Amino acid sequence: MSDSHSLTGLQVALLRVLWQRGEASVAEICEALRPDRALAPTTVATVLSRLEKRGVVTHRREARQFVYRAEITEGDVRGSMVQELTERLFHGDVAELVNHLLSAREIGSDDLARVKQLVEAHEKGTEVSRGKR
Amino acid sequence: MSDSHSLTGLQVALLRVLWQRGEASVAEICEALRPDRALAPTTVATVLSRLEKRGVVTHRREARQFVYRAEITEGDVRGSMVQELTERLFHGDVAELVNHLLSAREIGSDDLARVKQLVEAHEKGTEVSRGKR
DNA sequence: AGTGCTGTACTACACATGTAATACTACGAC
DNA sequence: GTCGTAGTATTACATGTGTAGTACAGCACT
Repeated sequence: MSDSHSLTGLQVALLRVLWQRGEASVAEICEALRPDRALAPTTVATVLSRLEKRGVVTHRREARQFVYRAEITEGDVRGSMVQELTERLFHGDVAELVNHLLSAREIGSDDLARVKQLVEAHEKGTEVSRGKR
Repeated sequence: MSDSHSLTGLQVALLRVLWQRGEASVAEICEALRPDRALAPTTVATVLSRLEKRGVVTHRREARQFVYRAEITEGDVRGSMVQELTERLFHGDVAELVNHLLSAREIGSDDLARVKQLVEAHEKGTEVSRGKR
């Protein structure tokens, strides 16, 4: 379930590999991460065991090696971590967060256009699904 | 400056009090936090010293007690933490984050309306807001 | 001046994390 | 059957955090 999963950068990095591939061995994860961070296989294995202890991932044995799989979806993590951040820094006010995003220097006008479309799309979706208006 | 300041929940909670009041003593912070979390004054003091060691806050002495002040703004923290999250969980794609916010069940149609207005406002002011900073 | 109170400084400790070395085990090759 | 090797299990350690007890210093009052 999507219990408040608070994950660190490294932990999310590992999970991203699992989300992308569905399953992966320690070596594969190591490989996939190499460009960014060169970690010893034992390091990756350690982090994975800890995550498994918390129920975030599971593994099955395949021949000699372990093949890991995420037990939570990217959506779960996004949900709980974004909510966490929204509460902590924006008093739980989602619109204020959006406002910040728009004001921040890092948003381009192309992003702005995409956001606009998204809003419009969701506007219709909400009305339809709610029958409101 | 807004170097990547990564702060925990407790740390942000303390900072929020400082942001609200401009300055505050340990006792005042303790007080302000009491409804949510009942922390010993020494606990608050410890966290503050650690933050001071990192340059996040400073203090001046007033009579017997220390009066603390934040050295970084709420905007700084929002900036670095939101960016961090965006990179980690949304591949740095701001629009995708907005999309997530709109899709998440917790956004109401009133929030949606506010967001729409924000987008429109920013659409007009893109050029202007860029000359900033 | 003595003493108590108030508030800071120092110390403590358990837990999570990033990172990895080393120890162990079992399969595959010979 | 022996042995190397690949891969997991165990152990290690520095750092940051949440939390607070205890030690210490100085002002206020008698």
